Parts: sequence; C-alpha cells; structure tokens
Amino acid sequence: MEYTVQQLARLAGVSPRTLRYYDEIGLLKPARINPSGYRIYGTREVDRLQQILFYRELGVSLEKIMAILSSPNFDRMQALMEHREKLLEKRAQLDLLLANVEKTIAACGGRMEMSDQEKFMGFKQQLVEENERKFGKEAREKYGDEAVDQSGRKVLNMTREQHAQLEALSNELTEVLREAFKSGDPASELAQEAADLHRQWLCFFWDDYSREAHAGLAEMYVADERFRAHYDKEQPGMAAFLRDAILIYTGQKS
Amino acid sequence: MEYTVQQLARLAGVSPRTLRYYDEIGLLKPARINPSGYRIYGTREVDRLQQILFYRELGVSLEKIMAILSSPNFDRMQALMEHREKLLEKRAQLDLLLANVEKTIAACGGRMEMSDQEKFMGFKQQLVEENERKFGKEAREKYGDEAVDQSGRKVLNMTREQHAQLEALSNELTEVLREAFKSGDPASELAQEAADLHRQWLCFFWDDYSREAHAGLAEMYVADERFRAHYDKEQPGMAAFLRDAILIYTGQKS
DNA sequence: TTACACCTTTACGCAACGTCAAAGTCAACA
DNA sequence: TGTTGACTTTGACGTTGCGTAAAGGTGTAA
Repeated sequence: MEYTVQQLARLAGVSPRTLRYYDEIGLLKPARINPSGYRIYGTREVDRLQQILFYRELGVSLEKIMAILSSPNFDRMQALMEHREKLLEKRAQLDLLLANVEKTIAACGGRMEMSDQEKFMGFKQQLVEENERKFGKEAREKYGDEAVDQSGRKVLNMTREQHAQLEALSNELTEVLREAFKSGDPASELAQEAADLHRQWLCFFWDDYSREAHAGLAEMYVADERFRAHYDKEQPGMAAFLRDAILIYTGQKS
Repeated sequence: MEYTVQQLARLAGVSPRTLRYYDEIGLLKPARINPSGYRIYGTREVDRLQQILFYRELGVSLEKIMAILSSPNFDRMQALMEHREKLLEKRAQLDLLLANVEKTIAACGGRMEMSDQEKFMGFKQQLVEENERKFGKEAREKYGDEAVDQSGRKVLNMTREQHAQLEALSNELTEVLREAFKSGDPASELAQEAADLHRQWLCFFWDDYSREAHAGLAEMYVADERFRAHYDKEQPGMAAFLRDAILIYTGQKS
C-alpha cells in the first residue's frame, strides 16, 4: 500500500504536520516524492512510524528515537521489551507519587504541621530516584544519606524493595506461564515452575501457606471472572492452565 | 522563614530560573523585594510553591495551575484528592499501554503478520478506551458480553446453582461496596456488611477461613495491581476502602 | 470551469524553561 | 582595604514538538 501524508496521518492518528516535521528532521522520510512533489509513504514507512509512535508514547525524545531506530543492532523484539521495561518503571514512579500524595492527604487529615522541608520531601525523593536511575549509585549514596537523615526512610525502602521483588516475581511468573502455556501440558517442568513462582508470590501475603489453600486459590482464579480476566487477558484458557498446574503442584491432581 | 531564590529553589528541588519564570508569569510572586532587588520568599510562598509543584507533576499546565490556585473555592484537601484521582487515571492509561505492548510482543513472538491497520490498533484502541471512560458503560456492556461469549465460561468444578449463588454474592458485594464507599467510612455498617459479604464469597473457595487469612487477602488486594485494578476500576480508592473495611471486620484494626 | 479537497514550502508562535551574558551585591578572608 | 567567590539581577536567545496560518500548486468530480 502507498499513502499520502494525510492518509498515513489518519491511519496512525497523527497530524500531517507531524509527518512533515518527521521528514524535516530526518526521522521518517517518505518512500518517494511523486512528480508533483507529494510525499508518498510505503509499507516500510508505516512500520517505522509505528516504532516511532511506540517510543514517543512513553516520552522518548525524537532525537533518541532516531538513535534507537538507526542503531545497527536494532532488534524489534528487544526494543519492545525495553519499551515495556520503561513503561513499568514509569508506573513504579507513579506509584511513588501516589504514595506521597496519600501521605500528604493523611498528614492534612491529621492536621499535622509539616516543616518547609517536609513539604517537599515527596518531590525530592522522586528526584533521588530519577538520579539514581540516571547516574547509578554514587549519587544515591550522597543524596540517599541526606534523605535518610531527613526522613528515616528505611521503612519506605523496605516496602519499596519488597514491592520491587513482588513485581519481579509477578513478571517472571507471567513469562514462565506464557512459555509453559505453549506446551499445553500443566504437568510440564515449565508449568510446575510457574506454579512454584505462584507459590512464592503468594507467600508475600500469606504467612500460613498450605497446599490446600494454594489449590483453593487456583480454583478461585478460574471460578470468578474478576480474577480469571487477568490471566485470560493474555491468552484465553491461561487461567485454567495455571489452575491445573497448581493442582498438580499441590498434589490435588495428577 | 525567609528564602532567597536559590534557597527556595534548593528546598523545593527546582532551578532558580524556574522561580524567576514563575514570578515573571505571575504564578508565584515573592513576598517582597529587598533594597538590592533580591526576591524574598516567605512561608506562604513556600506553601503555594508546593501546590504548584503538585499540579505540575501530573502535567497540568502552569496556566491551569494558576486558575486552580486562584479559584475562590479552592480547597486544599479536595485538590489533593483530585490530584490523586488524576494520578490513578494516568496509571490506568499506562496499564493500557503496557497491555498493548505485551500484545504486540506476543504477536511478534508468534511471527504473526499484522496489517497496516492492525499495527495502529493499539493506539486507536487506547482512544476507544478513553472514550469508554468518558461516555459511560453502554459500550462496556457490549464488550463485556462479547468477552463472555468468547471465553465459554463454563465453570468446571462447580454446579450451576453454586455458580449462580456466587455471582449473586459477587454482585451484592459490588453494590454494597459502592454504597458504603460513598460514606467514606470503612467502619460504617454498610462497609462492614460489604466485608461480611466478602467473607461469604471467600468461603466458596476456602474451607479453612481464618480472620488472619482474610486480612491477608485484603492487603493483597491493595498491594498487587492486578487485583487492585478490578476494584479501583469503578472508583479509585475502592480497593483500599475494602481493605480497611476488612481489616476492621477481622479485628486487625480499629 | 469551477469548486473543493488535497498537497507544497515558508514562517511565526507556543510552553516551560536552559543557558549564556553583563552587571550589581554580600560575606568572608588576607 | 581590597579582592575573591558565591550569590543576585535583567535581558535575550535556544530548545522540543509540533499548531497554525499564508500563499500557492494539484487532482477530480459536478
């Protein structure tokens, strides 16, 4: 297929001006220019624009997008994975902000007096996190100590670390489960690994793990659409697959 | 306390230039100008800057921030709550994007061919979802039923009657919870009724109900986005509300 | 042929500052 | 007392990712 600016713009949900701009800065050149000077885009350009918009969506500057797309070892899959990671990071940041807001709400509710310093704690902490990501751990030691002195943030750190661990587990579970699901065998090694990951994940919340309880939760996943939705969202039947894997794992079923 | 530009800037984690800019556009005027022309900020300005940064953080334009802060019926607490809501919205959007990315990764992994139209489905779908949030639930009913039809929702290990009971319970819980949430008090009678309904619902899956386990599940609802999403989807903060109600119900909290 | 929707380039405008530059201020230290 | 050096001021131009005309050429359907 071939498209003019407006056609491609409508297809992608951007403005023609945007496409002209991308041409101008060399981010997305049209496949060719027709005799009247019209920009004509082909399938390869459609693909490239898709990539561009993906990265743009998460706030990557056009310059960096250019660098990413023109990198020789550019691997579509890898790019997507990185994209995903960044989205996850962004969400973690948002969670932090949310926590800060809620803390402030709580403080207001309790009519607590906050010092001028405390009023900006939330923002600064976020800055610290950002710097940490950017400049590694040297900055963290500097800023971190300051922050520690100021707020005694160890507790916060603990919960955050746990949260990170939890998220990591959750992600791993999702991936292993997806892989295992391909085989279709809930008794397979991979499926059993998924079940074990699920147990680990559960143990974040339950001190009193029991196989019966675990099996019960598995049943719940399938029986109630609210939970099933999460697992089936990726692939229909995944919730049932996980349940079967867990039932085998817990010895409720062979 | 009184601060010069740099002092306040450091306190708040912004640049002096930013403060000068805010002065220039009338967003944050210094308390006074000293004989040498230096900007001097006081406690009231610190508070205002805090408000400004709160809103800036979620992408509100400085112009709108100005409008918000200068509105006569401006209520600090309400502003914070709204801020929180918007953060939750933003995160929901991010979750959508994440889902799209993961879908695309899956598609790539399966070496599926996508048509030019499909390539932009993710973005467009996001638009659809946004509309859905804006224009109510009619669309949701449509999609919901479709999803139901697709997934062939026979519950394997449960009789139909049990399933009907469970669904009824689930619906009742949803309604009671929604009503209780209006009051805002997790200790209210209605909220406690919701907690009890939740216990009944749980007992469909767990033979060994314990208050500790129930409380643990409540924590899990809030701690893990996958479950929180379900409850917060209706009203942000609902998951936390249900947790609080359950914690009170189980005697973990008064 | 004329209307109308498309296309082109050129160019200025916008937010929210960053980043010089040139010049004045303040506290401390030799 | 002079002189650093860290601060302050105003002014002005640069940046990103486009929006929004302006002024003109193109394609086609009535």
